[in-house]
Amino acid sequence: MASQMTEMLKGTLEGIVLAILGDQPAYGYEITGRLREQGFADLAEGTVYALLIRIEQRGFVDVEKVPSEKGPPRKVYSLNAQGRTQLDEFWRTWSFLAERIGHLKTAHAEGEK
Amino acid sequence: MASQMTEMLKGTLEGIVLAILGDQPAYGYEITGRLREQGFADLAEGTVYALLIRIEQRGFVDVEKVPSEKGPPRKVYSLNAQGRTQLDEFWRTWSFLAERIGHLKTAHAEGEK
DNA sequence: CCGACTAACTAGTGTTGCCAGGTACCGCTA
DNA sequence: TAGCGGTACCTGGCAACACTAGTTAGTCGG
Repeated sequence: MASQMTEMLKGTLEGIVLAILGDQPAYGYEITGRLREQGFADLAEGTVYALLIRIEQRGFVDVEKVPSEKGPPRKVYSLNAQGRTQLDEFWRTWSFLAERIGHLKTAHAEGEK
Repeated sequence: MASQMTEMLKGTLEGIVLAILGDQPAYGYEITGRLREQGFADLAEGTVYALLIRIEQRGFVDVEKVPSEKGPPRKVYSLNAQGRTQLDEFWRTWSFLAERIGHLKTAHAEGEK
């Protein structure tokens, strides 16, 4: 059974990761772990890696290989100028959608009075 | 170039339509028109019809054919008990996601101070 | 008859997240 | 030294979903 969340993440997950990278650079394994801690428990590891490759190919991030004490070298991603533009666009789209859906929700609440 | 909105609607559009039907019954052409008025200007008509068929097959709505004064008969959809359950589930999932992303946004705003 | 509006439907396409693996590096322990 | 767990990254195939670009059909006015 496909969870609601799976479908809802389509389109938003990219923005979420861009927002994380906008705060500070990070690498894939780290991002997956953080998201899982923050409630996205079922997030598939492969999903994050695929997404990172995608946003790299679109030129939203810069990549640097950094050796790790334990394990293979990390690929640290950092948001560049184009990525920041994309992130702003994400916030605009998200705000619009959230506002629209917010209206529906209050209408829903009104109806329950 | 696929718009951000297109991808973001995946998963949420179903909830939006369920919410509309939760308020009062409606038919496809009407729903498409209303959504377009409310800012989803680029929403494809076919998308709504496909979605309605989907939620009908999943048993979330009841259908009634009602003759129209002008044009072919309308298929009026109304939310049933199972649909209301699904709608509640949507609100839960949405609330969680919106809250999580809200955190990222404030973190973003903090960083801009 | 023809265009415009209403109203519903469909086949094919692209994007996206998930599944279920695999590879590789390191340290610890039996 | 062989195995195991943790770290870290990647891949091929699949399913769901919205969009494209149409088609069909009913009603009305010019």
